Amino acid sequence: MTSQATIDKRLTGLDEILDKSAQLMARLGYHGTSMRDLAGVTGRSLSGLYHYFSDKEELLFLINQRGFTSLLAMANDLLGQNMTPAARLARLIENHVSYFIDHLSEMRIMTSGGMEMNDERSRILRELKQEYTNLARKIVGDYMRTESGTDYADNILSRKTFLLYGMMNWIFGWYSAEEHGTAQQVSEDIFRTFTKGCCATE
Amino acid sequence: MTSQATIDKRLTGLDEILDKSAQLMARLGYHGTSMRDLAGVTGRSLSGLYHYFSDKEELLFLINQRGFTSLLAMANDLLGQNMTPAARLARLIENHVSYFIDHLSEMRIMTSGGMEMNDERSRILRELKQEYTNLARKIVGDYMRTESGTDYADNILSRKTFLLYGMMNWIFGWYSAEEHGTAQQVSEDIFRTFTKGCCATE
DNA sequence: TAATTATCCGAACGACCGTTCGTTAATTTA
DNA sequence: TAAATTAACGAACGGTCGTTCGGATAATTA
Repeated sequence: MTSQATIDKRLTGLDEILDKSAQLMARLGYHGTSMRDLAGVTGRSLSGLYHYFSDKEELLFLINQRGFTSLLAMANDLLGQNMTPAARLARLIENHVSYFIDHLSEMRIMTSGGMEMNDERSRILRELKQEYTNLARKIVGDYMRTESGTDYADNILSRKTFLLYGMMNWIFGWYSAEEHGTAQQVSEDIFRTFTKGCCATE
Repeated sequence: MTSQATIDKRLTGLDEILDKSAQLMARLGYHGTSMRDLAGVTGRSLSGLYHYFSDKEELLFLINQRGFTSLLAMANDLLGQNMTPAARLARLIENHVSYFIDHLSEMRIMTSGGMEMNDERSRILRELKQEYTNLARKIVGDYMRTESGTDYADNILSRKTFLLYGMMNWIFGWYSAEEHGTAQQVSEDIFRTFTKGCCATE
């Protein structure tokens, strides 16, 4: 059972369009990709695309919404399961990295962020990102409290969580499967580095 | 004595143009920023801009070249100085983070990468980045060998270096001075996290 | 089968794009 | 001061942009 609900039921060819559009936009950038380019890669006519979204900006919004909703659902599942804080952190990293590597193009768009949008759309995305960030900070905080026996200030936890996300989100700039291993190997390396430092061999 | 030489001597109003252009491009993206926008923020006429560069793409190139040349010069200085591997790593991080925070807009453009360019231009940038990456991997490698007494494979060192750069380069997404402290504080946090793990209190 | 709805299209719209041109001030050089 | 170079400009260019419109076809429903 996946999320299945974006905002309404139009999903026939939308997913295919979002995938192919994300691939092109990840290379050329949002403004660098024209509606005519998108018509080309999706095998549709220029005007035909407007059946699936009302304007180009909504396409960008939908790509972001779909991705963050998936990430959020995975993180939420994690909080419901019974496991140690360390195991939960490891799983958070593994989920994020695996999703990242499986959806490099979308993630590149999602992490490029800062694109201006319709107020309503950017509000929705901001809330999704905020919620995901809050869950992550909670998981990181639980781990650090358990591990060290002390409480950390909010801004410290916030900074640490950003450092972790930096390691994970920078993947799009360098990752290649044959050179850097599987998602599992990368995830383990990030977990080990974040929790024990770069020289830890476990 | 800084670098001072980019590729030739035209520097009169160029630096000002590069600064202001980078600020706008960091918000709107390269393709999202028009030459007319740039004429506006630089207080010049549209056609007058072409006195400083031959086309829009060269502007992007110059912003990148200037930034990477500065970063590279700092890293090169570091290798010439006599210090422990740990201290050198700490200084590499401090230099990078300080430069990042002082030039958030340029760094945002530089790290957004992947923009297609003229072959010659992209070759020059690729080599600059490569050289900087090599220096960083060397510094990280020296630290890890000294600290652990063992040698690490190249792909391991490469991955670790990318994780470090992830922590540093993700700054543009979250950093605010009043909430996350000075460049020094952020640098120390990154150094400590990378070398000892997130719970290290020094 | 008839009516309705979803899907798709070619052609065109005005706006904006990066770039070029011819020219003129301002500054530097001889 | 005269000549030469640098810095700046308005106007216009062909082209591409996102979007719209009226109509066609395919799929679903009654």
